Amino acid sequence: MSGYEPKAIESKWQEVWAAERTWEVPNPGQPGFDAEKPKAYVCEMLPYPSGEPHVGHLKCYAVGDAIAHFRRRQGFQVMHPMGYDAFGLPAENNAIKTGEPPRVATERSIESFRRQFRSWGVSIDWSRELATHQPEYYRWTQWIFLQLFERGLAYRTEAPVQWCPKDATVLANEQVIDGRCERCGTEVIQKKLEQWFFKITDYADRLLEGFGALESWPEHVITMQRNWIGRSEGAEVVFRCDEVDLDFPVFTTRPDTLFGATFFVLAPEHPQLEKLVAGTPAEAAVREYVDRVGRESAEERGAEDREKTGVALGRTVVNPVNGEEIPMYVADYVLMEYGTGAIMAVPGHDSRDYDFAQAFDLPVKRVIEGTDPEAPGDAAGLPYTGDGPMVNSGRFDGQGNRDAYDAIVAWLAEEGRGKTAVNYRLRDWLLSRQRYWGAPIPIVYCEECGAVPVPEDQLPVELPEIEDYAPHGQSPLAAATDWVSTECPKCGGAARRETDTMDTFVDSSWYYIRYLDPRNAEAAWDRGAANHWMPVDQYIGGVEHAILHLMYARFLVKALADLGHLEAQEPFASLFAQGMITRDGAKMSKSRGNTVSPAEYVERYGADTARTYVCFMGPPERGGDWTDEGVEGVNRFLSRLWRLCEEVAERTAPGGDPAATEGDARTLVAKAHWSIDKATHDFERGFQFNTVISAVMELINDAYRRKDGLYGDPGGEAALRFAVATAASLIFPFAPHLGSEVYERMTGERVWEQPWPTAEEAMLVSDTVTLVVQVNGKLRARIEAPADAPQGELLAAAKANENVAKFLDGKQVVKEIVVPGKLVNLVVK
RNA sequence: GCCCGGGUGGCGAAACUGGUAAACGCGGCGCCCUUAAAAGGCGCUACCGCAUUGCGGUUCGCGGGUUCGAGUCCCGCCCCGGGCACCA
Repeated sequence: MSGYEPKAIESKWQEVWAAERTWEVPNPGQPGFDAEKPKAYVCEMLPYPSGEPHVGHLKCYAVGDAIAHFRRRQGFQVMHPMGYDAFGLPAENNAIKTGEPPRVATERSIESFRRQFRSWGVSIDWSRELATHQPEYYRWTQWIFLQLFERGLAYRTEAPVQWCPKDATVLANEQVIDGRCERCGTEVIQKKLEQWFFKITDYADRLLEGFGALESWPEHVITMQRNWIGRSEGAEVVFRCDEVDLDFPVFTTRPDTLFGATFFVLAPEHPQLEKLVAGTPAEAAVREYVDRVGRESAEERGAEDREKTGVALGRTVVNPVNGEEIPMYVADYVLMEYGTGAIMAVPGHDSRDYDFAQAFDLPVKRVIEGTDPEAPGDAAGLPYTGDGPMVNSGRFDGQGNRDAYDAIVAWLAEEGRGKTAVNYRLRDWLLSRQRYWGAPIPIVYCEECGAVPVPEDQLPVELPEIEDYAPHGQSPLAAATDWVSTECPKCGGAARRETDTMDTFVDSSWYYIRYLDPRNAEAAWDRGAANHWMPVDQYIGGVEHAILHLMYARFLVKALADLGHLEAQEPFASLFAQGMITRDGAKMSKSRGNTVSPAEYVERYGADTARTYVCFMGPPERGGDWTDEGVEGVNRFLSRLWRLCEEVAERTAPGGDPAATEGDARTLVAKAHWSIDKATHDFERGFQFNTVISAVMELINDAYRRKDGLYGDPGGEAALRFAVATAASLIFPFAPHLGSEVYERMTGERVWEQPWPTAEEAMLVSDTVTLVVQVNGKLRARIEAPADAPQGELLAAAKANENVAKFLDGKQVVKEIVVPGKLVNLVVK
């Protein structure tokens, strides 16, 4: 008998799958397509190829592949492709440092990823492999851009943007974390630049409504997106400044507090500020304040517990509800990006306005009765943010503030001084990057015609080869002068190309559609293929993409559906967010030196061990700490399965009937059915892989304990073969190579061609059950009883138990509870 | 501050709709195999007490409640992780 040698087994089966193209799946209309089978599209978030795959990739694909295998054997036609998110900053920064073209480094990484993924035995349809940096791919990224451009969903405008001085590029709002660049951690500064945007804000409500159509997304991911979109309902109310003849609309969620407005604040970036103070005594102070704020970073400005600062403008506006003139201020606690960049300040019922009023000695007026004992307030209990009856509010006095809310908005609307309004925190998606390694934006600038889209038949606009990748405040592409100068597609005159490239999130927002028709040179995808396979039934990836990637993809699918290119309204019906694997309790990083190289473990223990381990370490949606002892434990289990297989293959003959067994053999067969039942349930109940695997471990343990008594008996041997084959069948989604090998040895069949096993109901019930006997809820004894014994009999048996009797002695039984098959509880006094 | 997760042995964890807390794995201890070691096989392993098998007590972050019975349901708190945050 030889030991478990994963290398030999794994390469054997990988060769079979490659030679037979086992995991390839045809599109509707292609040969081999089975219209009878339901489809299941299983997709992992495509990896960014940098260096080598890390454990996060291993876990993602171990989980995804288990699901793919499970669905296949449940009778689905499974689409399971993969590709590479190949554009992006790391390769470009490497190019700046070493001079090596990003394409070269990227393709080297892709090669390494491909090799390792193959060595993991993941059941990928490799015929559909793609990489986003290939012109055949980004041609269609550009096409999508043009589609959006034509419908006004892509536009260019000058806007204050977040600029990372180190990477010398703008960042999307979503890429700024705590005022710092998500990528390199440098403090972000504000700049005003002409930039390209996608109008994702047009889809804010659709993105919120779409949650209802999703099948299974983690609640917290939906919440994160909902918060990010940040929809709030309220009213727009116009405050007028007669002195300069200007209207100042504000957005408020509390129109019921309008009577309490005692001052008015503009953001430092407000466009009318100049007009308000030009030539007034306040001009110098205001200008100085605005300059100072402008020099501060987003982080400084947003700091917690920041003192309220501002400057009076020496102007007033009229409160439309009561005609009061209230003073105007400029202050940095008002943000230009949200609402209208101006607010009515109600210090009595808003803590920020209250702080400002305290700092500037402004009046605080109560308009709603009530106190909030929880909240810190002054002697009068202000600021108060709760509900209550209205006071000091003219004809609304006495009404509940919630009722007054609607009445005030209706009244203002009649007067033409306000209306209901909705505001979003979500900003449009800034997609241009002043970088080289991305898909060029297919636009040409002509003196005569302005921004002209590159005609479809001239796509792709290919990236030129350049020498210097370093950014100099503009895209490195600007230096490729031959490439930049072109002719206008409209008038034929001299024109220059857009030198910005697209955010790589654009590339990764639609790849899962391209997988469905990856070699199509005529279109981004075939409608029939897309409509058949979309949406992705199960998407798998890390939570770190909960907002950015997942929201962009949702937006793009909705936009493409509106443009008539897709039927699907959502890209991902179900989402599985895997937890992060740590080492020594800390996030893995090269600088910390605690990284785990999957290749090393695959080399030492085999892919089956590595894959099974990441699925066994805990519930996959939670994180877990990687330990070598844990890996060895799983390897020990797989070896045990292997050795048992060897022994059973040698000592038993195939062909017995496991159903016709009795005694110990039958107990083992029953255990196998129990494992099938447990594994299937836990698989379906949110992919509880750790307990699926533990069920197989229990089966193997049971087989080991019984095997020596079963050899030599035909029923016993049939039971052993059945148990080992069942274990192989159930472990196959996690350890596909060993599962295939063991299953073949036991049955002569290929496990992936077999349907997922089903447990026989009859084998799940036993004739006798262990009954728990409690006295006053405390466990006093366990008794064996026939499963079908009547309640009276169970009670009698319970009372007859010696230990139970001890606790009943001298007491009176006041209540008897019998849960058949479970317990007896006797309540005594 | 607001919104999500989560707190169970020495460790990772398990416990279906309230019904034997700790399955499975790691680690530890013991035994078998072996000249020996490794590998492997078999057992024990929540804590405390008395003790001979055994028996009793305590235990799911803390404090209350509902119930014959609560890790599970309800109320109030504490701690850890994540997201958002001067968003009007």
